[in-house]
Amino acid sequence: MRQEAPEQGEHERERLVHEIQELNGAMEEAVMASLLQNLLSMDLTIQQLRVLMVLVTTKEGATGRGLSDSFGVSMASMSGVLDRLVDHGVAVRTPDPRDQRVRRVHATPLGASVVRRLMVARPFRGDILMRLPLADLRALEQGFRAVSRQISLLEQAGD
Amino acid sequence: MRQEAPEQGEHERERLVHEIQELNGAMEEAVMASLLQNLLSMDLTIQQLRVLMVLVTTKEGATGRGLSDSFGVSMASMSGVLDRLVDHGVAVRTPDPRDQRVRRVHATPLGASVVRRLMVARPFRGDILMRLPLADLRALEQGFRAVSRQISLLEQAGD
DNA sequence: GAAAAAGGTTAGCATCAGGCTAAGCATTTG
DNA sequence: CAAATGCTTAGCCTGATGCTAACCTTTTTC
Repeated sequence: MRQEAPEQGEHERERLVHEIQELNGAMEEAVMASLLQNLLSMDLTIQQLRVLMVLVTTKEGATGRGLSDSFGVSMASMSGVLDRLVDHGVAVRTPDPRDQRVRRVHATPLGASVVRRLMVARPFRGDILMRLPLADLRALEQGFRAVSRQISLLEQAGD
Repeated sequence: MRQEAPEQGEHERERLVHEIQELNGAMEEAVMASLLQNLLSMDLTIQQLRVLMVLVTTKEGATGRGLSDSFGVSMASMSGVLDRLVDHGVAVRTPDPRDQRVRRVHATPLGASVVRRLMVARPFRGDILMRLPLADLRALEQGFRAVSRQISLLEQAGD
């Protein structure tokens, strides 16, 4: 596995990608169980979850207008959905200082944690990582850095 | 936790775990966008999705009785949910050869892919991996193997 | 072999989420 | 000041889910 012709390298690349995805797939069952668990304990509808996800990622606070536009529903409908999110304690409405007609909608800490839990269905949890041999941790870090770097490259190129 | 000799190693371990989780977290935005996208295009209710996930993970085919028990609803209600899943083309009912009262319910390939897409909201996609330098791929593989190994160890111990 | 139990579906009913339009109230904008 | 904008409420409809009761078919039990 040292010095090899470029074709050789391509071969190894494909093999490695394949194996990484195999491993990733093998972890899926655990991931799925976790996701199911989270869905089971979550008392939100799909629509509420969608809106909540937008709230979580909108730092400045979303507006009813913006939400109803981006979901393609009337403001009246969105108002109802937001009512229910607020009732559930996962969102709050606050006044907009610059335009008093507008009410900014934010996810509460509870709302953020609900959404986060859905994605923490991944196996790279601290308790697992802490048990790994140092060498493996270093390797994992290198791999993550590379993936992360590649993603930002793609995003810059893509948009 | 803090000891003299291994302290150096423990320090690096904590730093590495921290950084890996930072990287993992930094990927979250992309992951979230993908998950939202999948939720948007998915035409299932939460309940249907929950049941479908169980179907996907139940290789031998689930029974109406079993499902209604584990979800805590009446068989009549579960029957309706299954009707809708079948209508959506994500599940099928087949006869049980050993007990003709029973109808085994399976996820269709479409159903399996719907569920899988929800979890493929992870950044380790082939197209991204294929762009990585070989050295990083090797490192990633080593890290994945280690995590995978650790998970099965924990599972054995846990059960 | 007949009675009881079990798996499943259907019918009928209730509730709730979410969609709409219309109307109404503030607040900006023109 | 009039028009436009943001939002909520009221009234209405549909679809998903939940229930019980009734019924059919197949196993089990006695």
